[in-house]
Parts: sequence; C-alpha cells; structure tokens
Amino acid sequence: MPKLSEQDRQTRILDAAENAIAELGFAGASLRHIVLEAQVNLATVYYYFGSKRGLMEAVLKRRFGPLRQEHLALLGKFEAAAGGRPLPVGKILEAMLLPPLRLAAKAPAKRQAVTRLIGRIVTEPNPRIQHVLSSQRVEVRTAFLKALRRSLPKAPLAALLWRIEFVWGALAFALCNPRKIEIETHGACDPKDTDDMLAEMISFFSPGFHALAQAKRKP
Amino acid sequence: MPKLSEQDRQTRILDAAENAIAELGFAGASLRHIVLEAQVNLATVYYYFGSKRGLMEAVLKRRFGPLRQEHLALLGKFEAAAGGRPLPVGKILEAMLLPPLRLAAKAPAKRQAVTRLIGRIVTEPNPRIQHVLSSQRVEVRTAFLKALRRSLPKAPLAALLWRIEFVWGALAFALCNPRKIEIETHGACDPKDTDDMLAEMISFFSPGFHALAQAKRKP
DNA sequence: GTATTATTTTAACGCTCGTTTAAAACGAAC
DNA sequence: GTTCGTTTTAAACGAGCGTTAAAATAATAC
Repeated sequence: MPKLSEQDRQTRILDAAENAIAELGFAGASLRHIVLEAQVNLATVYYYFGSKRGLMEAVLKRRFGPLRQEHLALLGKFEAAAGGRPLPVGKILEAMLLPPLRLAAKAPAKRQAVTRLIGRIVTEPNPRIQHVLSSQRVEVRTAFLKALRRSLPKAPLAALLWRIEFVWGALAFALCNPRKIEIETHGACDPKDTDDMLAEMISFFSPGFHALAQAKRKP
Repeated sequence: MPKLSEQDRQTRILDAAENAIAELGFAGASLRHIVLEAQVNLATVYYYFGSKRGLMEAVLKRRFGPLRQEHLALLGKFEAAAGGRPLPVGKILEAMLLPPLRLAAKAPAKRQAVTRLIGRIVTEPNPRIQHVLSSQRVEVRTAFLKALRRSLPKAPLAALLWRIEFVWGALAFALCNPRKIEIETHGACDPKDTDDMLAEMISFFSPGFHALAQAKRKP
C-alpha cells in the first residue's frame, strides 16, 4: 500500500472533500469520490467525522473559522490605525474583500478549491449548511455594518444593508467560477490576479457608498 | 385519480422541476420528487423530455429564452429612444436588471422559484448546464458591453468587464436567497420589493461606472 | 366497428449513495 | 508476549437514483 502523503488522514480527507465540493457542489461530492482521492477507507470518514454532514461542516469550519478571524483582525487593525476616527470607505471595503481574496490567492494555481468553495456556499440549497455558515458570519456582518454606519452616518440603514449584500454577492460570484469569467472576457479579466480584482472592486464600489454620504431622500 | 390542474403535463412537470431546482439545486432535485409534485408518472418525464438533463435544459430554456429577448428588447428600446446617442449608464443598468427582477416579481409571493432558479445557476457545478446557459447569454453580454463602451469610451475594457461581472454577481446573489437577506437584515431589506431593489442597485452602481468616465491611469 | 398511432402506466434493471456492523491490524503498557 | 484501547479495513444493508422495456390505455383515422 503506497502511502503517498503521510499527513494524517483527517487532513487528507478534508482536502479531498474541499476539492470535491468545489468541483461538484455539496450534493454532488460523494464520500466514495472523496475517500478515493484521499486514499482512505470509506469508514474512516465516519470514524473521524461521524457522517457526511459532519465532514461538510468540518470542511467549512476549517476555512471559515480563520477567515472570520482575519476579517475581524483586519478591520480592527485599520480602526486602530485610524485612532477612533471613522474609517474611509475604501479601507472598509479592503477589510471586507482582502481576506477572502488572500485565501484564494494562497491556493495553488491549478486547484482553486478554496476559491470556488467560498462561492459555492452562497447558493447552497441545504438549509443546514446555510445555517452553519450564517451563524458563523453574523459577527463579521455586524462589524462591517457598524464600521460603515460610522463612516456614513447620514446613509439610510436599508441602503447600507443592500450595498453590503451587493458587495458580498459580487465577490462570491467572482470567486465562484473564475474560469467562466476568464473565458467570457477572453482573458481580459484574470481572476487569479487577486490584487487587480481587489483594486477593481474597491474603485467600483467606493463611489457608490460615497454617494450615500450626502443624499438622503426618503428617511 | 384527481386531476387537480388540467394544464398539460409538460407544463406541470416543468413547474415542479423549477420548484425543485430552486429548493434543492440541480443535483438534489430528483425526478421522483418532481413527478410526485407534478402528479405525473415517472416515465412521463422520459416520454416528453428524454432524460433528466433534457428536462433541466427545458426548464432553463423556458425561462431564459424569454429573458434573453426581454434583455435585448429593453436595451433596444432605450437605444431607440436615445436616437443614436450613447445611453446614460443608469439606463443601461436598468436594462440589465429590470428583466430578471420583473421575472422574479411576476412569480407568486410564496414560491419564488424563478427568482432562486436564476441565482442557483451561477454557481452550478455541472459544466453541461453551465454551457447551456453561457451560450444562451453570450449575445446579451456582448450587447451590454457594447452599450457601456459607447457610453464610457475612455474606460479601460478590463474595468468595464469586471464591473459587468460584479453587477451580475450582485444581482444573482440577491435573487438567490431572498429569505436569507430578509432574515439577516431583520427585514430592513425586502427582496420582494423589486422596485426598491432596482433603485438601490442603480444608485449604487452608477457612480462606480461614472468614475471610469474620466480617470484612466493604466492604459 | 377496427386499425393505428399517441400517450400513460407498471415494473423492474443496475448503479451509487450514506451508513452500519464487526472483524482485523496496530501501538503502547505492563 | 499478552492485554487493551485506538485506528483501519472489509463487507454488506437498505434506500434512492436515472433509466428502460413492455404492457395498458386513450385518442384518432378509416
């Protein structure tokens, strides 16, 4: 029996599951497919993770736990640097977008599993998985909302909330199928160039937020 | 045997399939689940649609065929009204966003199947389904790109392409899980109010496009 | 009426899925 | 070297899946 990689089995299973989810979605990623790639016996999944759902949740926790921390840390760092003054919108956007993009950039070029995993989740039908993630991210969501409200005190709450959703949506969409974007734009947009993508997003969204600073028609 | 609704079976199957896809995704929507809701025999699906894939493609074609027409028609109407002059960015955005939103609004309040169907597709892993849609929408994509290039001739191509992707992404995200947005914002954002959503999107994205009108750092 | 076609149903095939049980292999302690 | 707890394996279960072939029914034409 050739044990190609001698990292522990749990990690191999998680890696394989992540790849499978990114490629096939949660429903399509079968355990047998996963254990084949992980070079692990089928029952090993149940020994370590209890069930398929347990494995899926572990996959999400491994990535989105640190992501949550990075989000809060980066926002906190910017706020500390601002010394109590409201953050520029561009900085808030950077704190929103950079951690996921950095996570995506860290992945090896060929397999953008993490990248697509992030995008995959936003449209996940399974309510259980939805809830796992939603509950993990409520803290991040409120932190960014609070920062934006401080920076744009005159902006209506609903307008801010909508815009936050739009930003997350654009990010998720871009992360979800990088290949599609690359093909459809004939290479003019390169999703692998995360620095460029970050710059494009910030320069695109910032003016839309700033437009809220003064105007306030319907209270 | 109670034939509750006497619309023809094909329509009942398509409706049921649309609901199932919206709720469970493409992989999770099983034929047996669909025929149960459609009150139709399992083999009937194969008689009319040949296979599950055939049914899925028929579901997509029924909605996205007319959507494509509406997109092109609305853009054409605005361009005709402009009489050869470049369209305002806001009008282009309206032509992009209104048809899908109108489609979503048309659906009965309880079941926003079409709404979620639109969003579900953008993250669909199945490359076959991806391609069916992608090929159907290339015409629409290029039409809007062309309109934007006319209105913002100084804008770098890549910047325009990125922004178009971001707009589609934000729209898809918002359409995908309206319930999630409603819950997470504690009702402050109401995805069922498509007029409001359209206004929010246009007012958010327009400034970002206009910022491209003059500035052009890297050629 | 009968013959012919179109539609619907029944029943099953083979496959893959998630999951479980129990036995085998292993490692550390004594 | 035996014992004991942990880890890995093999084998099977039942359920659901997409799909198909053929029989039963309904509709149409002659």
